[in-house]
Amino acid sequence: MAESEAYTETEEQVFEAALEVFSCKGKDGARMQEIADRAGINKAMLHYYFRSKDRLYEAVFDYVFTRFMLSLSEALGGEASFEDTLRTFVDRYLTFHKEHPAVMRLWVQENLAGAPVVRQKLRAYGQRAEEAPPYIFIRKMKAAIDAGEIRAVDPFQTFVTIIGASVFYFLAFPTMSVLNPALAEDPEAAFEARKEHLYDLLYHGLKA
Amino acid sequence: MAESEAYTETEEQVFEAALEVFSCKGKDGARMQEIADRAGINKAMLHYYFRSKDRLYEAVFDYVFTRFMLSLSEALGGEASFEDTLRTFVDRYLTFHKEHPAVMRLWVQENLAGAPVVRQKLRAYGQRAEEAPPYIFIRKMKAAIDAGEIRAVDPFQTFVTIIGASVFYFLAFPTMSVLNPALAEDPEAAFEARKEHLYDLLYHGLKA
DNA sequence: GTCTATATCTCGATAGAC
DNA sequence: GTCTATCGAGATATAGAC
Repeated sequence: MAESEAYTETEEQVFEAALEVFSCKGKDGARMQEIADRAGINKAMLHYYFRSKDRLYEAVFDYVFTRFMLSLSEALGGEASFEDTLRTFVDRYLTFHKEHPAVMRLWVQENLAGAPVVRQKLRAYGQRAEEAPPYIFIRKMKAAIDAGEIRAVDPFQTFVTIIGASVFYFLAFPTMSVLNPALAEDPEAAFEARKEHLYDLLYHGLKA
Repeated sequence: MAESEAYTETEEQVFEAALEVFSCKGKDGARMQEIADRAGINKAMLHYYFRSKDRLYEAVFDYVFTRFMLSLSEALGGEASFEDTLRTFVDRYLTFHKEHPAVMRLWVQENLAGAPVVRQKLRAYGQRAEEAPPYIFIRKMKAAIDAGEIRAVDPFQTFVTIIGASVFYFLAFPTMSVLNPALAEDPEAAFEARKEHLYDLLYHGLKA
């Protein structure tokens, strides 16, 4: 797994299957049999490749974590004004979760269990922390405050709010679509409305 | 269970124990033995009272759902200006989750599984929906928009944002406290800062 | 109602043939 | 590497004495 950068086709199939099952049912609720079935391989082979459920779970986390961080970094890459940075970030962040809903679910499962794996991975990020997306955002926002572009609002709190208001939309969908059936009737329109709302509220909430 | 409005002392002990275990480990991860131990009763008695794990889970949901709705209703009860309503709501909502962290976790577990129980309960609320907290908030916000007190921002989206930015703070705590160790060093101060930030951002984001 | 002992079953993991 | 068959741990649920 660690030797080559890329994954084999079978590994990818297993990861996608495992991600889906782990993220919906949790580590305890997930069944190795179901993962094997979805990946189209034998249950014994699953153990042959990954030894145990715990190791498979961690391998799935590695598989997901890198892609997620990379996607965030890209969304924060440019040298635009803070207004543009904010719009791009909200757009890209929401879009990522729309396209990869299992990633958010897996992360939530982790946090409900105290996030042992996430905490370990983040700490391992350690030295390169400065390049991690949260710090990039916070640094850019601080600069915008110093430049008088926006009000002096706490950048970390703002980061939490953006991530939270985004993630929550997908997490709460099953509940919210009962309160507001329009969400389920036209998810695409609802998604666009969500993006627009979030940017609008943040823009007016932060502007000087 | 359904006959009398109140619960016996033993039932309450079981519910509190079950809530803690279900909310942390999920329905599948939860162990009847652990719930029994925490409640200080025999495992066989747990089955004697509630027949099965599924029934216990649903009973816990009833136990929590009512209190939560009631607390929200109270937080939205007064006839104050929208500015005051907003401040009170943010304050009370965040405080509720700080004092009852398991409620949020249980609700999150539900949503990861597609929220079958929540959806059923909400639909059962049906006729009385007008009195349900989300609709109260939305109605008050609409009135404030019509009165020119605040900008014309979508009330449902705003509701989702407030709930999301609040719930997420507690949900993401294990992850966020690695990124910002201050959270864990002084949780009380961090909580107050969160409340202040959220109200401030919403106030400026909504004001006319 | 309460407890011990146990039936029954499910699942992770492995042995062993091919 | 791949499969079938199975072991053994541990869980829900219940039977039956008190």
